[in-house]
Amino acid sequence: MAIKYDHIKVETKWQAAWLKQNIYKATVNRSEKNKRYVLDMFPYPSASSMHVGHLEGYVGTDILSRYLRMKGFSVLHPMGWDAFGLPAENYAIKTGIHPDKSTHDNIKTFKRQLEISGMSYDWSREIDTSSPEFYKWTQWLFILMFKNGLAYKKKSPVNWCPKDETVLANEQVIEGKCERCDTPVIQKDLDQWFFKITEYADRLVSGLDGINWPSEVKVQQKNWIGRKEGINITYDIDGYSQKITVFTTAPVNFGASFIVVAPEYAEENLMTFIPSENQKEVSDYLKTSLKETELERTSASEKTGIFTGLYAINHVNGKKMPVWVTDFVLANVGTGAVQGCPGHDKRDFLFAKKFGIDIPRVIVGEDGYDGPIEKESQVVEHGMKGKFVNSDFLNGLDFEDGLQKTMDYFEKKGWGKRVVTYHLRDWLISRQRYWGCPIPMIYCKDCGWNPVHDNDLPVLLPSDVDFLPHGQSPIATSKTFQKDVKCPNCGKKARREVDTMDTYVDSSWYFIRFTDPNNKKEFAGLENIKHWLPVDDYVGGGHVVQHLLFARFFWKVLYDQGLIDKSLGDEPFLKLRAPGWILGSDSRKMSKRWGNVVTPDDIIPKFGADTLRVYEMFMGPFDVMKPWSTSGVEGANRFLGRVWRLYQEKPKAKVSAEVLAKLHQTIKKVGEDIESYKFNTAISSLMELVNTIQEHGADLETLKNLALLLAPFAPHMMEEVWVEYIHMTFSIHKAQWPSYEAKYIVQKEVTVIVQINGKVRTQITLDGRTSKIKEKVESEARKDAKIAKYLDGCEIKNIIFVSGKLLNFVTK
RNA sequence: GCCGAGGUGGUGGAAUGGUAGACACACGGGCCUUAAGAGCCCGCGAAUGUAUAAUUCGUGAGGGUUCGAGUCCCUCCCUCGGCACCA
Repeated sequence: MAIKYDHIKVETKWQAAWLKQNIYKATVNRSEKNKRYVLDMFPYPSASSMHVGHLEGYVGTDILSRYLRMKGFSVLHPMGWDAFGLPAENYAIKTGIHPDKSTHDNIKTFKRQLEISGMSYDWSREIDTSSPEFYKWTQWLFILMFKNGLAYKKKSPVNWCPKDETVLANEQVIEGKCERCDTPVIQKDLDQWFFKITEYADRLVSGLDGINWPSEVKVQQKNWIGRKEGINITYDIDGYSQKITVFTTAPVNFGASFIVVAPEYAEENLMTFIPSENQKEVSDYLKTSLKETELERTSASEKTGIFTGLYAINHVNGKKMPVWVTDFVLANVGTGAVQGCPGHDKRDFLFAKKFGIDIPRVIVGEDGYDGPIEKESQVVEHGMKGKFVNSDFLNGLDFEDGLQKTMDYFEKKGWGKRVVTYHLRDWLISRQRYWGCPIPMIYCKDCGWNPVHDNDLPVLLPSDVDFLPHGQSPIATSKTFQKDVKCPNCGKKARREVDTMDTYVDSSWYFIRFTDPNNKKEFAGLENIKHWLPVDDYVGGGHVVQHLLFARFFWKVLYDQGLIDKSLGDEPFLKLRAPGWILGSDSRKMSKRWGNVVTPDDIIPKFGADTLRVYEMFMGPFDVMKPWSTSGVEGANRFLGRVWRLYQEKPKAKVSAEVLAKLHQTIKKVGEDIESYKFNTAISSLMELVNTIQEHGADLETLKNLALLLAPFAPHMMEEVWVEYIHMTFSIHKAQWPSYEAKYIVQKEVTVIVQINGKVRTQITLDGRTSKIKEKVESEARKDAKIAKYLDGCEIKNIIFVSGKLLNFVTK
């Protein structure tokens, strides 16, 4: 008599048993070389609970981890909390509830949701970035940066979000707006801490070549770093001793007819000697343009600018080039000054045309037209094909060759110097916010900034603060924080830094801490690092530039410091996969606003975690966007119901060759598919196997193997079947993954398709051996009435044979 | 504008250059049941055709390579994602 599957009872029973017996504990086995570190990007425990979209990646890595353990790998699969962050603090401002409390309430919810989903994390390694045990080492790493000249404090224009009242890293400004609250960012001159990530720019580019990451992520990182080779050219200013230096990647110098500089450049370098008749106009222009936000400046459709009254002398022809100020030149790109080559740059063309500046032609494009350049479409830009004209010693050279020759010539003459520039800026890590890791630095009037001594770490986050933002860190309002602070150098009264660190600092090294989470003496022990790292499989979405770039930077610093064994290489994440978003059933992004959010708590009580897991993986390819479907969940549930019923009947004594072949094909396919994150096709092949077994019946051995194959996907039901129905010892998740045998896969009977001129006309069934012999297959095919009819009266030109698969008659 | 990923039934999707649409969902029909539910069986790209047999068309559009193209090459269109007055 079949017993109905009670998913609530079964799932809670086994979850408790797994936890009690600690079966997912990652154990270091130093003799074993076959370790795998399978990591999810740890979540920020937000107030709105986890939904099925977040779970997608976690289910994928869980299946992979379970599979690898069964394959005999020693697997590290941990989970933790990116617990510091702005939302908890904003919530505190609104409600008065301390971020520590709300964050830890949220963590409880997240953890419960992961547990009821049947995740096989090693919870003994749980990490919380807001705990002093963790952030002590975040501070220690900051000091390491400082001691190695990689952390510095500097007054400079920085991105300021007026709503969150804090500075932001460049990486946190999206289209001129704050990544969190969409408020347009303004520039402020502030004294802030930076990490010198630019020092690693080249290695952050080159390291990408050797790692297995989605190409779009690599491309985006490369674009963000924005490495550009060009030349800095220094010009004399007519009538003055001062000079002006421009950066260009395409020195089309015979075609240069003006210079444009950023407002910031003009303010800093030119204002003092601009002719008096131009002074007022220029300073008016600077006033308006410097006040604008980056967003306002970049979204202006018309080019604006003002002539400074100054001229630079073009080295190659002695011509006077007017110097203009314009807000389309960005102060932090290159030198903040650009030479205008309007014939060969569309933006320069629009500017020259508007202000009536010369537009000389020095390149002829592929169309051969060499007349005056009057329309934007006639501009031949760098990157297009073309040859130099009107350029003295460059005439006749190809575009690119001519540029190189120009640069050689300029360097020889001492007029310019080749340089490499980057879009990447140093990482601004100061935040004028409370809920983050305090920066462990002390300022002394005499000794300047000094790090807190190691044995005084951690610098604890004070709790007596006023959360309301006042344009400085809330920590400044603490009465205790500055009490008895002395200079670590001279011992005189001093004061602590009151800013906290960007939370991306925490997530830049948490994956290292997982290898040795309870170490009280080191951020992580060398041996543990060496055993587990680098991360073999890293799964998570978003953070394509920020987190992944910062974490790579940290790793490289630690690698250079010898804190990471050289044998591990200088990239931390060998393989990266990003799960696709799950959309609501209305095909919109899951959001409270649309009321289309589905959480594990909506699905698990009704269908069980196994159904949720199988459905999420079956929906479609792991890395593409896909909409949620409630009827799809029911389908997954039906499938597991069919599986369950297979174990309610007495197994057959013998298994048919057909089922055996299917089983071994499935063993092969499921293993390969899991390794390559093709969970959807792994499940469909398991469905095929179940359909075959349902039709033909199976013996106990086959049913055992089916349970093993399904165990990573539906861990609870398969444990129940394993222990209670086929009476194997606990736990199936410690059992060995089945191996397939080629001899069973070879089928006795093979279907060969017969084509005439590439069109399938019939198929013939032959035994395995005959199907591999061309002559035999051909004679069999000719016997077929239909084929004979087609071939009647035709001249056969050729016969194509694919062994065991296909025969194609090519006729005239 | 540049870069990247895509475009296959009513839907999600599957296909080392070799039977396009596996596996599911939805839908239609049937069995079982007092009934409902669950379960089981059958059908399901389009067209012609006799519910059969068979044939033709069909993977965004158009060309090409090949005995054979969803898959490779060229041109174009569309969708999504990222970047963008970057010199």
